[in-house]
Amino acid sequence: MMVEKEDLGLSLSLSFPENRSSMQLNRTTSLASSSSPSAPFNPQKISWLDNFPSLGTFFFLSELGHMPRRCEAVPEGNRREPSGGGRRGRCRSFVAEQHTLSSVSGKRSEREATGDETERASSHGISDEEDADGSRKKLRLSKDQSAILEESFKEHNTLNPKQKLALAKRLGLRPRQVEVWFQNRRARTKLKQTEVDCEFLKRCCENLTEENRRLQKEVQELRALKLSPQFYMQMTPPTTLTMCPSCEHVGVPPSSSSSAPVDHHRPRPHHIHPRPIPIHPWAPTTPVPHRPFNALHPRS
DNA sequence: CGAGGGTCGGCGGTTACATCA
DNA sequence: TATGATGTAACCGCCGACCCT
Repeated sequence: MMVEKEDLGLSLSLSFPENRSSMQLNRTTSLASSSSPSAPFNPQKISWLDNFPSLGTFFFLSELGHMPRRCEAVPEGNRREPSGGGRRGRCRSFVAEQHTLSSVSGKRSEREATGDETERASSHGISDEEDADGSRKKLRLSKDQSAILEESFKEHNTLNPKQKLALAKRLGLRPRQVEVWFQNRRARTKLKQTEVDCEFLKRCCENLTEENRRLQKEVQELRALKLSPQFYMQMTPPTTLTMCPSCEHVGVPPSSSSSAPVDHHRPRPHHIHPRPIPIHPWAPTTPVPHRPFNALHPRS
């Protein structure tokens, strides 16, 4: 009686185009809109994290000196005891009693006032399933109920009180049940997205590692060639580099056959390139200052 | 106008139960 | 039939936003 994952809209796809600038994750829902209003994540601040909302939250919190709650260090004195779970609303544990009596929120008052008495009989004959000892059978939503909830979730992954009441009435559920279902559904979506993000970053890391390995090998080969003058004096350089005579910017032309100068100063039209100076990277007379690999690629 | 308290909704984390292999 | 794995309904505690006094 369980709804298929595809029906739940949890089938997040992951694609890895060669062109990284176009990498996009096909997200079922916009997590940015579902994130807590208390998390002031500014997507423009870390633009490349647009594709990773969950990671973006992580990095943003880290940047602010906050850690996500998952990583939060809880002081020993404040650490929550492993308390009883699902039925605590009905059989409150000692710890819950200790910590919640001082602040009876509206949420809790709603649960206690309407959750047990007035709403109990409204759906699926829950009261009929009460055991003699007070424990309650767990409700499983019907296929139709799940489908309607899914449809509603696709439209908006949060509900205002009016929508919640209407949906609960339509489904024959308690408003609290609809609210819980949406909370759990958002959590599932976020978890799924986090898994996708992690998988994506893992593959990115693998690709970069492979590329780094390839480049290191290329550097070794080039250095070996440089140590063999009988070779490089006869060889044509694979690429013709050009250097701007005024700023000494070195660039690679769009295509090796094109003789057009590299226009790396396009934003500054006043800058004139009278004549590009070709640079033969292996020519011994060209005084190319040696720079370590890390200096050329500071991020590697 | 700012401080303090109450309410509300969302989230992270957890538990318990139903279902399946 | 027993059992471990998995999915999920339901819960608690916390936090930030909002409102009122």
